[in-house]
Amino acid sequence: MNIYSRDNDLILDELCDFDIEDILECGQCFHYEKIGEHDYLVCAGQELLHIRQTRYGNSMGQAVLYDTTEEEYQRIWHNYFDMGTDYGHIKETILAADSRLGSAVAAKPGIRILHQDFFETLISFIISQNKQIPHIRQLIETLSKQYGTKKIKPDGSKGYTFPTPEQLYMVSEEELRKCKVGFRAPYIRDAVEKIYHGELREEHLRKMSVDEARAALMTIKGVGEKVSNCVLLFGLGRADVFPVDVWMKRIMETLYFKKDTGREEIEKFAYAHFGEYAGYAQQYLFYYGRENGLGKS
DNA sequence: GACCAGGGTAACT
DNA sequence: AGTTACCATGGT
Repeated sequence: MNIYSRDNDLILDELCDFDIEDILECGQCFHYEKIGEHDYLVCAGQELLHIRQTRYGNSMGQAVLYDTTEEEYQRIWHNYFDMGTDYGHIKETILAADSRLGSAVAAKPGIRILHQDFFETLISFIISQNKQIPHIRQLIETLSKQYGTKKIKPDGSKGYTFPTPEQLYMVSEEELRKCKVGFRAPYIRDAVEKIYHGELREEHLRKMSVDEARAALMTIKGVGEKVSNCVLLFGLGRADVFPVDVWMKRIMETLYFKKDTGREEIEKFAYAHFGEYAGYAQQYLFYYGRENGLGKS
């Protein structure tokens, strides 16, 4: 990859394993907006990014990060887009472990696991329970518009950042219910209070083992195995975690087990085969399975 | 109107 | 340890 500035924009050229559409729409992220054929507005924590990716030939082409300095890229987006990770090596490894991933990886070779903001990820996946992705996105947008911070970029694109713990702490359970989060309102309150009062700290969670961190997250009301696994994978950089939801269960049953299979057995299989790259394998499989309606009669 | 959605809890056996 | 009703809300 080549990085260089042009006017106020930053260009990432000769991209490898990078497709902004697949990255954003593969189900890991809920806070973005498609604003053009090749353009996306990404809200990540307290940052906003207008990014445009254009392909040439059969390569992944280049991305323009509008109104972005190289310093900002190195400080924020390099980590956010997981640019320090060698996806070629990951693909090789998980494909060698099990070739049935072949079509999933081939279908969406440009997926990356984002390093998303911890707090936003936690609240987002609490909201995700028993909801469809478009509706999750709608609720995240509502909360951001109501309680987040409005940001306007030099090129005129605007968006609302997800509220910080301090901003959400001021919001009562009743107000949350007015945002249509339903029975999740007390769950969100409990999460916000534990974060706000320092009962759970991101730095601590990052230092713990995965099992310790999961147990800590599950002390929050409304946070169980699946939500905490998503927070670990998408918000705490634990790439070896393999969240199993209703989709992954169906997908794994279709591709691997050919029969009704419990979550524990599915996880055991994933950790044995994909090891430290289980989270990546999960995301290729999830997106592939969902796009193809795998396991749905 | 029944059923399901990137689930979790509480109250049962 | 394993089932089951229920939780708000929106879509099919």
